[in-house]
Amino acid sequence: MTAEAGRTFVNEGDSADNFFNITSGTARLFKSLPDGRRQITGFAGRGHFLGLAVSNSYAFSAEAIEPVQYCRFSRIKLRQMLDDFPALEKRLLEVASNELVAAQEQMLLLGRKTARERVASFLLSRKLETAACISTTPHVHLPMTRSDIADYLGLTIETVSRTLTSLKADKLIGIPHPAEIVVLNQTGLAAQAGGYN
Amino acid sequence: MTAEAGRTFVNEGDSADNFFNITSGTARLFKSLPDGRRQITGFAGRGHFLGLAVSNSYAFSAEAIEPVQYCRFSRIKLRQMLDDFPALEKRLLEVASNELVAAQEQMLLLGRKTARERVASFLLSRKLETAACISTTPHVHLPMTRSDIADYLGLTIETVSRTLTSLKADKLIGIPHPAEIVVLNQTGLAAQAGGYN
DNA sequence: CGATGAATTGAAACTTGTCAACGGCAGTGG
DNA sequence: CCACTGCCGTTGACAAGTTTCAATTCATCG
Repeated sequence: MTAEAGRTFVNEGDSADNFFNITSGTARLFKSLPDGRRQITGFAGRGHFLGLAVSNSYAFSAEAIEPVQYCRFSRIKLRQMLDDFPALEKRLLEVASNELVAAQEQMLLLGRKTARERVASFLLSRKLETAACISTTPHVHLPMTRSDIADYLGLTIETVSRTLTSLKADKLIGIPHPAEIVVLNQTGLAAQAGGYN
Repeated sequence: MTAEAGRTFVNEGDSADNFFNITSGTARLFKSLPDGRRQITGFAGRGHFLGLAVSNSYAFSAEAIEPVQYCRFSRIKLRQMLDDFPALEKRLLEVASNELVAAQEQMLLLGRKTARERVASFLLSRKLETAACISTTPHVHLPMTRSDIADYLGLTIETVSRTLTSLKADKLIGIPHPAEIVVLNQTGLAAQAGGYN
């Protein structure tokens, strides 16, 4: 199946009938408050599983940033597969554990890091992810908008923009294009990120 | 096994050799930054599983707030048990999924809610947890200090204290004792919590 | 080339944090 | 039995980081 950019294919609160596996593209996962405030809990790329929710309804929404291709299984089908292939269950547990660790790291970021530390941490984690595909490029590609970054880091667009500008002024990064960041000084950037990453 | 109050029985970064199941008491789970800033990612009570980390080292620390009793299994023993009882794997996946949903809710709180909304949300979720034991009491017991609450909500002790005082002034809660809160107006409190909870 | 939405930049306002003082309660020891 | 001590929680005044509001610039695309 495929979802064009901007398309919401999982809706917070809807009956959790399906289970997804993203095969290409990027999606934002988020929760919303009644007044429209939004918290992006993560970005899901190639290989990401969605819909682990145990309860009857999804706890988050998912929206394509870039065109997303995915496989969709009904919950019933998933149960069948779990019974047929016990290894899958092990794999899912592993995936869930990894996400839990990532979520805890993000809680630390949201609860205790400054704006500068958040943005630096974000760039570094993105760089790691990019490096997994292309070996060691200093380039980081940001498929999401500033608004997405802000909602992921618990900041406003303006603060994200100002912070990037400031990091650029300090020669830690370059910004050839809003969606393209170059890490000029990885060590220096890491020093601004607060933690060890 | 047992851990007296204040005892750290899981240390962030240590080799993740063991797996825990808490049988009584309450522990705080947290991550720290090099300069001492701390984010409590959750409070673990009776029945809680600890140590799901897939990597070789714990991603968080755990410290007893009240005296804690727990069962401890080596990772090897856990693997054995998982092989012998496939149902356990299903259960763990369920547990991990639940924690993931809770973590996402907490990210929303940390990234997008105001201090007042955070404290109100915290009291309500605590009340739910208390209600699970004792039926419908308006009383909420807080075994943790203000410092713990602050580090859980991404605030300072002072802000937590002020906010509680303010909620009391608005007749939404009563504070007979620092560790004992009475919810006087649940609906009103929920309205201050931002979300649906 | 003009239009539209995204990103940047500036100034002012506000929420929360910081620093400091005070009060209360518990445990200790004279 | 009562001062003493230390920790925890509360309160106040002020500072600071981030948000809000507004204007401008920049990219993309028909």
